[in-house]
Amino acid sequence: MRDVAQQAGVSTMTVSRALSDPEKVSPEIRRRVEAAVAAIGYVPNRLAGSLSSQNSRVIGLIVPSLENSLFAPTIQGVSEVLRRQGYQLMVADCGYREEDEAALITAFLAQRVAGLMLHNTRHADGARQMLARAGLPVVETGEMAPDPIDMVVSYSNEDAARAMVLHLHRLGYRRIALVTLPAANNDRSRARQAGFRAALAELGLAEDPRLMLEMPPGLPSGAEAVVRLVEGAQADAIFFAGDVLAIGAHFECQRRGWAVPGRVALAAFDNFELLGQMVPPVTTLRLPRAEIGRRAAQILLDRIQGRSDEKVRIDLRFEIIQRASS
Amino acid sequence: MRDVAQQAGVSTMTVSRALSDPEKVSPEIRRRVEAAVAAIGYVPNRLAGSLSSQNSRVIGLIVPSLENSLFAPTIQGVSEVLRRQGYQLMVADCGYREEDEAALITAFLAQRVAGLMLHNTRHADGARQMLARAGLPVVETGEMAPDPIDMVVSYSNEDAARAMVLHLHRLGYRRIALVTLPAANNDRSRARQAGFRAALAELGLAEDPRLMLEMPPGLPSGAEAVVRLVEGAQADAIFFAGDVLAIGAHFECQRRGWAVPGRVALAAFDNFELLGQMVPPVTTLRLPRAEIGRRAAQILLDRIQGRSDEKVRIDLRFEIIQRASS
DNA sequence: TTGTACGCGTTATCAG
DNA sequence: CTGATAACGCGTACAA
Repeated sequence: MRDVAQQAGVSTMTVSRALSDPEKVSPEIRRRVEAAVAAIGYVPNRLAGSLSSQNSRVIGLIVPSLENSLFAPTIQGVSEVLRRQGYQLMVADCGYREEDEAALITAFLAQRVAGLMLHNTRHADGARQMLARAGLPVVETGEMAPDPIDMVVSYSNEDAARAMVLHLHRLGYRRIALVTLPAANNDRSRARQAGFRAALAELGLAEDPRLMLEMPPGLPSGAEAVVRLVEGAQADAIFFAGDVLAIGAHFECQRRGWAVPGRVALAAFDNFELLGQMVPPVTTLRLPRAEIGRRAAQILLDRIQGRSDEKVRIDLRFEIIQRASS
Repeated sequence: MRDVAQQAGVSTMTVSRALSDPEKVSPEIRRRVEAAVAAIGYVPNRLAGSLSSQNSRVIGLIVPSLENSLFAPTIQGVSEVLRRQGYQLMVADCGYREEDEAALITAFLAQRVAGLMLHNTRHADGARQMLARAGLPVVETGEMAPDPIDMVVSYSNEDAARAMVLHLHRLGYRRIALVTLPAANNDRSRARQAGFRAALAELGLAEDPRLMLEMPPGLPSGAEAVVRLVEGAQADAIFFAGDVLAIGAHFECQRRGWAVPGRVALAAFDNFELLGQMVPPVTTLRLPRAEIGRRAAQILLDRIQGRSDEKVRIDLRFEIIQRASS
C-alpha cells in the first residue's frame, strides 16, 4: 500500500479510504489511486485490516460431515449470501463428534471469524463457554434448538416426523415403522423419534419396539431395514427419517419384486431430487435446506453489521409431498 | 497475551514460545503459562500471528459449485488432511464462471491464504497473472491440465471417456452415444468429448452428430436425452459423461418399460454409490475423488512447509466398473 | 533459557 | 477532504 500511495502521490491513509470508502475521497484522487493500484497489481492485506479494525469478513461453518450431500444445499445457500456481501466462508466438518466441534470452534475463534454457523445443536460444555465469553454471533441450523446458544434458523424435526406419521395414518396405514440414524450423537434423530412417538400416542397406537430401527447411513442400510421390517415385523408403511435410507429400501423392494406401496409403503424425510424421479416416486418432506443457509447467513450478517441485535429464532417449517409410494 | 504473560510472570515472548514451540521453554514456565492460558481463557490471534510471520495456516478452495454432490468427496478429503495438520479451509464456488473465479482468487490472495486449490483448469488471463505474481502454491484438480498453473492432481477425462467407449464397443455395441454437460465453460466436458471422438476414430466408426448431445445438469435432462437418442437416433448404448444424467435416464427407461440393456445399454461417468444399487446396476468409472482431495492437500502442504519444491503432476487414473446395465 | 526492540500492513482518531 | 500518529497482537532477530 505504501507503493500505491507513493505512485499516486498521497498518504497511505488516503489510499485506504479510496479503497474502502471511495465516496469519502475526491474524484481526482480516487482516479489516481485506482490507476496506481492497477499499475502495481496491489492486493490489500485483509489480515492487517482485520487486525487493525478488530473485525474480519470471514464466517465459520461447522457441519457434521462434508461428504453427506445433505449439507450441500445449505452450504451453497450460505455461500451465495456471503459472496454477495463480500464475506468469505471457512468450513470444517466435526465428524459428528462434540469434542472435535469444540476444537474447531477454538480454531475459528483464533482466526477471529466474525460469526459462526453450527449445524449441531448439542455442544461440549467448553464450547458453549468459549462462545459466550467471546460474545460471537452464532446461528444453529440443524434443529429448532430448545436451548440455543444464540440465534436459530431451522425447522422442527419432531414436528416434521410427527406430521408424516399422522399423514401415513390418514392414508390408512396402521403398522407404521420408523428408521433413523443412530440417535446417540444425533439430536435430529432423537427429535424425529420423539415426533414418531408423539404421533402414535395421539393416534392411540401402541409402540412396538420391532417397528423402530436405528441404522447406520448408506443405501445398504435402507435395504436391510426394509427386509427386517416387512418380513420380521409386518410393517405396512416405513418412514425412513434419515440419510438415503429410503432410496436403498426402494431399490431393495424393486429387486425383490415387492410392490410399493402394495406390499409396503415408503416415505422419506429429505427432499432429494431423486425421490421424485424414482418409480414409483417417493412421498417425503420438503425441507428448506438452501433457504436455511441463506437466512442463517443473512441474520448473521445483520447482527454483525449492527442492523439487528435480536436473538432471532426462525422456524422455516416443512411440507409433506405426497407421492405414489404411499 | 499480555494478560497471560503477567499472570504467569513472564514476558509475552515467552508465552508465545511456550505455545508455539513448548520444547524451547523450561517445564516450570511451560506449566505456569498453560495454567494462565486456561485461567484467562486466552485464544491466540492467528491474524496477528500470520501478519507478523508472513504465513497463514489457511488454504483456499474454489469449486464450480458447492451444491453438486460430485465435489463433496474431494472437499471431505481435503478437509481431513488439513485438519490433521492444523490448517483451515476457506471455500467458495465460482458458479462455473471464469470471471467469478478470478474475483475469488483475488479475495483469497487478500486473505493471504498459504495455498490454493482450483477445480477448474481454465482461468481468466488476469487470474493466471495474479497467481504467478503472488508466487502462491496452487493445485488444480479437475483435469490433468496440459498447461497447469503449478501442480496438478487429477485423472485424464479424455482417457477415461475413451476407455469407456472402447469398453462398450468390446461388449458389442456399435451405435454408441455420448451425453455431456454443455462444453462451453467446461474443460472436463470438452475433454470427454475429445476422448469419445478419439475412440471412434480408433475403432473406425463414423461420427454421427445425432449421437452427441449436450444437456444441462439434472435428472430430467438425462430422461430427455435417453428418449431422443433411442427413438431419434437408434443408439444401442449411451454413455452419460456428466452429473446425474445417467440416473435420470435409467429411471426414464424404467418408466417406459425399456429393458436395460436390452433396448439400450447405459453407462455413467462418476461412481455415485447409487449407481451400484439401481436395478440393474449401472456400468461406470471409478474416479478417485476423495483421494484427489487428500493428495492435493498433501502436496500443497508439502510445498508450503518446504518439504518439496517440485511442480508435481499426479495422475491418479481411473477404472471401469462393468455392471449389468451394459 | 529468557527478554527487548522492532516491524508486519492496515485502520481509528484526531488535527489541519 | 487529507494527513500524521498510534495502535492492533503477534513473531523475528538479536542480545542478555
